[in-house]
Amino acid sequence: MAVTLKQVAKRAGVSASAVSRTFTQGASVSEKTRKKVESAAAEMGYSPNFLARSLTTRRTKMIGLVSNNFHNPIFLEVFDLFTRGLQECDLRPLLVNLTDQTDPEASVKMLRQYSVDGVIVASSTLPPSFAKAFRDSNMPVVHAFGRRSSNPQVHVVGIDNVECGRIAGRELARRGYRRVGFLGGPAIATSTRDRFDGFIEELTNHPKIEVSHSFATAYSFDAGRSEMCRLLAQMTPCEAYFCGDDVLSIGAFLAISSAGLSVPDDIGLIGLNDMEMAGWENIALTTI
Amino acid sequence: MAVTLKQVAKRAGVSASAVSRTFTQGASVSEKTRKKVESAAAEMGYSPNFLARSLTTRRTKMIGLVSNNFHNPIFLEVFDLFTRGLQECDLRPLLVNLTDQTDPEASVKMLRQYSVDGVIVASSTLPPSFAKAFRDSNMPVVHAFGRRSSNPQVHVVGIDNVECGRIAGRELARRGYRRVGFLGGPAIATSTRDRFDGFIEELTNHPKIEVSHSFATAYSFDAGRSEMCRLLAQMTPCEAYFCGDDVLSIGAFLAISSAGLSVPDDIGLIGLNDMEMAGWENIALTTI
DNA sequence: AGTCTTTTTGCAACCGGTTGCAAAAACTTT
DNA sequence: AAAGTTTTTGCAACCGGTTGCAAAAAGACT
Repeated sequence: MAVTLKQVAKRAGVSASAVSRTFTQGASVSEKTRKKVESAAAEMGYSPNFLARSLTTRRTKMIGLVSNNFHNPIFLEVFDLFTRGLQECDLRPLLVNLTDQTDPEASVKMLRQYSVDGVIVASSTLPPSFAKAFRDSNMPVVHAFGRRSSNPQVHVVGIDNVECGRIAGRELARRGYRRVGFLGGPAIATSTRDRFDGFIEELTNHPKIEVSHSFATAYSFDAGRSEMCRLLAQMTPCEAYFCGDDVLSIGAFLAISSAGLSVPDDIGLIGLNDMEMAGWENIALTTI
Repeated sequence: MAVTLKQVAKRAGVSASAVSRTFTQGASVSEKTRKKVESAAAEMGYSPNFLARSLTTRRTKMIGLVSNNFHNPIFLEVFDLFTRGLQECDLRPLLVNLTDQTDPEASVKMLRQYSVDGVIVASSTLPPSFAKAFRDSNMPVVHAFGRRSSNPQVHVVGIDNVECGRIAGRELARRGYRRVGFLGGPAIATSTRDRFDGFIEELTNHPKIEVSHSFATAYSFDAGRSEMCRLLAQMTPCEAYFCGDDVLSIGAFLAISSAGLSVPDDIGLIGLNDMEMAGWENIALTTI
């Protein structure tokens, strides 16, 4: 159906190699034949088939983008940024939606069958072993939002969650709160654990401050909202909370304001991620 | 690097065709050789290369998923649903982020080069001609959230925007509002136009009702919020608004409540899309 | 004009599979 | 056991490109 290299070659009166070469960076073609080929190609609307090409070059320019975070709105920003970044490098994201399928095996196999050049695992709730499975199958991997692990083979990019916890702890202490809480994401997520650890670590320097903690069931507005509702219904809610991320903190914010209380006058909140929404004037959360 | 069909063939002591056939649905292979091949393949960890296969079968099982809506949170739900739906059909989404690049040409070319089996254009702000460009290049296309057009070649799936507008108009009239407004998305978006048209059409049946309209700059929380702020600052805000979609209505909701007013006591709001967030108890918007 | 370099070109093999076709093997019949 | 049928098999060509290599063409230098 589509125009092939051979047809162009015939039309331009040159060999197939000549056509191939005009479409390959830095190949040796004279100006004269290049012109011939280019005009023939233009007339016929030819452009090389990437998949056929990939067979010999062993580069597909496709990157597997694997994620299980299709309910955390921050990830729309993440997908936007990632896909744009990839496109700028002339790479194409092949999206894989994990949907609570925690076994990497199927995804690994599939992405191998499509010969992707690399994989981005974008998730803070998957263990390092998940990303490692791709590496074990010889694909370059970046684990975005993952935890730095002892395994040197997987690149991890993300924030220093432990340090974030420390910063939050320090800031709440500085502002003079005496009873603070950690409102984390799912307790299994490495990001939650690390932020929690940093938070606790910092606050041991301030023995007078009373610290409690609880975990939301997911990183989502609604989980943050309902967890905060639960906390507010308790006898002694804290004076301020460090929320595991901005989505939770916005959920918590809504819970607090619809309980007739004010942030930050009645209850302090500190979020994390600096998502777009946190910056709006009528929310204006403190965020890291 | 990866194991190839030939290596498996040699190991199993059969021809390449035999191996190929055991991995092709409904091909003729005896039980005996199938077993031999399967065990050899398992030992070597072989699985067929989809791209090489696609060269002859002319099916890549990849679907271009093209969108420019990376700021409207409803689209995270959309991406979730779409990718899952595709995966259930054993198809892979190749994601294309348009980023205010309104010319289809580059995307068409790129997706042709990757030989996708089809394209989904997921956007209500792109014109029918955009989707048509793919069709003109011989790819099956579905335009999700697009406007039904006279062009029969492009499948359009989505809601009946005009009817939505009518419903909203009817409902506001039924509730007895006398001054109502349309708070739409970007004025160029077909979805906005259609909803607006339906809304106006319905309200001409109620000549006593005063109707005004304005458009937000985008389908986003913030656009809804700031547009509503602007409206509230005017001398005579309406008694109720039909918002172009839930994202706008939630933005508007925030603007109204942080102005110290209440929904629906002071100002009525009606949204559209039934997004997850609209259902939370402390928002509880009326939505279509 | 003749020799030596450098550049451009086409041939042919290959990337990893699929598939039409005819021969081989396995069953059925008589 | 021979003949007829059906199933299974391997050969070889092909999908749409790339690339090493040696030959051809072009340019540089005496």
